[in-house]
Formats: sequence, C-alpha cells, structure tokens
Amino acid sequence: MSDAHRSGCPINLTLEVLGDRWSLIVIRDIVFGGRRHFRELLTRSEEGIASNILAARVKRLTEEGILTRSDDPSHKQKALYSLTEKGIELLPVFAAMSVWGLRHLPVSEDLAIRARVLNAGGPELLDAFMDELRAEHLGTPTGPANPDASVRARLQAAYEEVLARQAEKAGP
Amino acid sequence: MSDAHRSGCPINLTLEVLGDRWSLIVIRDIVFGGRRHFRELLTRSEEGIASNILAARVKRLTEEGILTRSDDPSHKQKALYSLTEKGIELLPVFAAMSVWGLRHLPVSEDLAIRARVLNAGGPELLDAFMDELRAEHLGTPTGPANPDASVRARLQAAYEEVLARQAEKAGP
DNA sequence: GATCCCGATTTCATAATGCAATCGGTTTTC
DNA sequence: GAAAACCGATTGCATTATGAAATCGGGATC
Repeated sequence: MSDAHRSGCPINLTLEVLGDRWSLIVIRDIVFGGRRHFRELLTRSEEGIASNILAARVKRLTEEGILTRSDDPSHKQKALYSLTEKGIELLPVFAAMSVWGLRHLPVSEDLAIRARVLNAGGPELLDAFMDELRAEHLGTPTGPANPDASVRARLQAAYEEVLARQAEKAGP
Repeated sequence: MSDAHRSGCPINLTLEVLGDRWSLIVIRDIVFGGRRHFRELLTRSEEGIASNILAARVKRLTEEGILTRSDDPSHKQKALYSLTEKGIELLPVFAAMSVWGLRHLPVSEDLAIRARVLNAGGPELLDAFMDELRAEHLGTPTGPANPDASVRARLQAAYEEVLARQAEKAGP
C-alpha cells in the first residue's frame, strides 16, 4: 500500500481501498454470510477465492481498519475476523450495488433474493442490520426491543425458501 | 471479457463489471465532470489515467452497455461518449461510496464538497441529477419545471467556492 | 502418535497497469 | 495552401498485481 494517493476525491480513495475483484466479496461473506474464520471464507465462497488472495485481502483490509483480527479463545490457532464500524458502514454501498446489479445484470434468482428483501425493507431494515452487526462484531449492547428474528436470519430464510421452491420445481 | 461468471450474486456481478481501479473513475468524470470526449477524460483527469487504459475502459464500458459511442457532428473524428440508463443508474452507487469515503478516508476538502452537497440534498437531489443526465445523454425531454440552475452546475459552484476560499486563505 | 485441520506462504504463470512514443487522419492557424 | 495543433486511439515494453496449485509448520483430535 503506497502512502501516496492518486487524488483526495472520496470516490477515488474508496476505489483505492476497495477497487478490485475480491475485497468486497470477502466483506460480503462476513456481512451476509456470517463468516468469521479464514477457512469459512475460503471454502464456503460462491466464487472460489484462492487462499493466497484471501490471505492478502484479510491482511490488507485489517491494515485499512475495515477488519480486526483476534484469537479465537476456543481454538488456539484459529483467527477470528471482525468488522469495524468502518466495515459495517459499507452496508449502504452493498445495498446500492445490489440494486444496480439486480436491475442490470443477469443475476440468479436464488442469490438475488437477499438483495431484494434487503432493498424492500428500506433504510429501516438497513439500519437494523447495521445495529445487528455492531452487536455481533463490536460487542455493542443491542438496542431497544431487539426483534426476535435477526435480519440476517430473515435474509437466509428467504434464500432457503427460494432454494426449496427451485428444488421442488426441478424434481419432486 | 469471459462469458462465464463466477456466480450469479448481484454484488459479484457488479464487481465483475466495475471492480477495478479505473472504470468508476471514468464514469465519475462523465457524470460529475461533464466530460464527453476522449481527450477531456484523458487530460482533465485528477488521477492521471494513461491513454491505453482509458481506451480499454471506454471500449469495455461500451461493450457492457454503460456507455455509447457516437460521432460528434461538429468534428468529424471526434467521438462523443454518452451514458446509457444503465450508466446513469450508477449514481446511487457513487453516492453511497462518497458517503463512506467522506467519513472514513482522508479526503481533500475541495474534492469532497461535491459529495457533501449531493449527499445533503438527499434522494430528491439525486433524482434531479439523474433526470438531468437523462436529458443530457439520452435526449429525454426535461421533466416538469426544470430548475434554472442544474445540479451539476450547483456542485461545480460549490467546488469553485471552496477553491476560492482556499486560495484567499493561502495568500491574498 | 498418526491424522486432520488451522491460517497462511511459496512458486510460478498470466494478466493488468503504466509510461512514452507514435499512428493516420482532421481541423485550425497564419 | 502549407504548417501546426489536435483527434481518438495503438504499439512496444517494463513493472506490478493477480491467480491457481501445492505446500508449510503448528496445534487439535482421536
């Protein structure tokens, strides 16, 4: 990482940090997939990231203050990756990208449902999700009247429902 | 451009199209800078893009349906690049990235002011800007009661005001 | 104590990036 | 009407980033 920036434009600086094919994929899997360990990110990735690329990305994202790395108390050599507030606040970027991809690119229905649900929920659902991530990753005490079903669980349920529907359509 | 996608996830597909250091810079200069010609994009770029990179990007973005290329009637060999609706609808992505960059990265005040103004205007200003871009790039008839000052002109004015203030502070 | 799993690292090939010079053509200048 | 400037690229070449596959040493498991 060079200390010299191409320009001080917010969009440019954001691209210098996240403008590649993998960084946001890794963060997406942590945010939406609930992955916290290296192996989870490596093996349960839709896109099949290579281990050296993943290692480089988590290192870089940690240096950039988007992730933090800590030891998993239950397993001495297991690293636990957590989002920082800086990382959690990428959620609106994901939301905007999802809306665009949903409208203009050939998304598969099963993987698109999460984006659809998240978008349909509006800013309120987005905020609720961010609060949930803060509780999970920062240890922030949960806010007033925590809903019984977490946002991620709701997104996951919607995803699995689509999968089940596709399976039953394909062959009973 | 390979036809095989890594996955059908909206975020992944978006990254496959725009996930590099330059694509969004080029589009940003067209959207916010009003650039329409190759030379303008090449020489008036804050970040100093190389001509071969720019050529590759405008070609790719055209193939992806984000830009269109046409002949400038006033100048036989001048190419005019226009945004498509697909390109115009990247504006919310820029907005989200700007907000994040503004909050978490070392932006320079002069280049940040546009992002601040656009963000302060909320969804209404964003929509107005998108309508303006449609009129400019798609030839769409302007909507009801077109405001006398265009959104881009307002952003530009704010930018120049900051520049002037900085100049006067630096040396009268 | 053999085996498996852990977060990486090494090796090597390919692709992207970046700089400088240049292209064939058009338009402007004097 | 010749010279100069400008147009959107393209080429050649060096450097850097990316990526796939195999592998690492150390702990955990049984």
